[in-house]
Amino acid sequence: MRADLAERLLPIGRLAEATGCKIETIRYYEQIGLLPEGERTSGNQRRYTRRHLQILSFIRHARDLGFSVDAIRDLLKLSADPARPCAEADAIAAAHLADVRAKIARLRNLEQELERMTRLHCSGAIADCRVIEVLADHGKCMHDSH
Amino acid sequence: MRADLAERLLPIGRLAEATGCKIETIRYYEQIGLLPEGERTSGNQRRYTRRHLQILSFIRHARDLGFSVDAIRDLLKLSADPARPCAEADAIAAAHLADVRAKIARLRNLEQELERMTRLHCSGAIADCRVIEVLADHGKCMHDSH
DNA sequence: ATAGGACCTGAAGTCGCTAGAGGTTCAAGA
DNA sequence: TCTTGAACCTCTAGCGACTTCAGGTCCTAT
Repeated sequence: MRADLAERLLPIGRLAEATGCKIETIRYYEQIGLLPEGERTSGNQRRYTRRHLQILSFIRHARDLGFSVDAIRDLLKLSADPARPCAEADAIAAAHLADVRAKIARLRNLEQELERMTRLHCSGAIADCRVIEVLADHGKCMHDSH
Repeated sequence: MRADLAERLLPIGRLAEATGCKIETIRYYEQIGLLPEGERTSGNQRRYTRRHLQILSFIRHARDLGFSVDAIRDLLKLSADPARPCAEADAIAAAHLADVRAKIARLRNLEQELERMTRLHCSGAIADCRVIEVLADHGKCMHDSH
C-alpha cells in the first residue's frame, strides 16, 4: 500500500511535468470538474493515476486545438461510456467534425494571407513592408471571411 | 472651425460603422492605449480623424488574422517609423504563420479521426473509438509539431 | 530532527472584450 | 428657441480559461 502510493501514483508536479500542463491548471480543471479528482494522501496532497494522465493529455490536446471546455466535457463523456448507444456518439462527433472543418477553413484563409504577406521579402525598410501594407489596407487582402 | 468639426471629424458611432468595430471596443482600445485618444468636443464626446480610421482598420484586420494586442502594438510602432528595417515585422508575421500552420496540421489529424468515426456508422460501441485515443496519446499523433 | 522544496487553499488578477446602469450631449424638427 | 430622442458619456461587473499571489502545510533526503 505504501509501495503502491510511491510507485504508481503521481503527485501533481509529476503529472504537470508529464503532460506539459501547469500545476495550477490541473487544480483548476479538477475544480471545474473536467478532470476527476485524484485521491489524497493523509496530508491532503493529490495523487494521480495513469488514467488521470491519459485524460489530462487528452484535455491538453483538445484545448490546443481550440475546443472549449464544454466541448471537451462532451468528448470525455463519449469515451467514458463504451456501452453508450452509437447515435449519440455520432451526433457529438459529427457536430465536432463540422466545427473542426470550420476551424480548418478559417485557419487556411489566415495561412494564405500571412503567407502572402511574408513571401515578398521586402527590400529593407518598413516604408515598403508588405506586412504593414496588407494589414493597413483591406483592399490588398485576398480572403473573404470579412 | 465649427465646419471642420462637423465635416472632418467622426463621432465614435461613425468610426464604429466605418470599421466594423463595436463602440465599446473602440473605447476599450483607447483605454489600453492601442488607439490614440481622439479629441473631445466641449461636451466631452470623442471626435476622430481619418488617421484614427486608418489605425483602427489596421487593428481590426490584424485581430481578425489572430494577432495579439501586444503583437499589434509592436506592428503599429514599426509602421510609425518608415525608416526602420522591416525584418522585425516579418518576424512577427512569420512566427504567427508557423503557429497557424501547426494548428492546421493538428486539426487535420483530428478531422480524419472524427470522419472515420462517423463514417463507420459504428459497430455498436465506443470501445473502438480512436478520437479520444488519438488526442490523448502523443505517440499516435502523426504530426511532428510537438 | 530539520531544511527546503513541493504542496495546499482561497482570492484576486489577466486578456480581450461585452453588457448594463444611469446620466449627459447633440442635432433635427416643431 | 425649445424639445425630444438618438447618440454619447463613465463606471462597474461579467465572460472563459486560466494565472498569480499570499500565507500557510506537508514530505522527504540528509
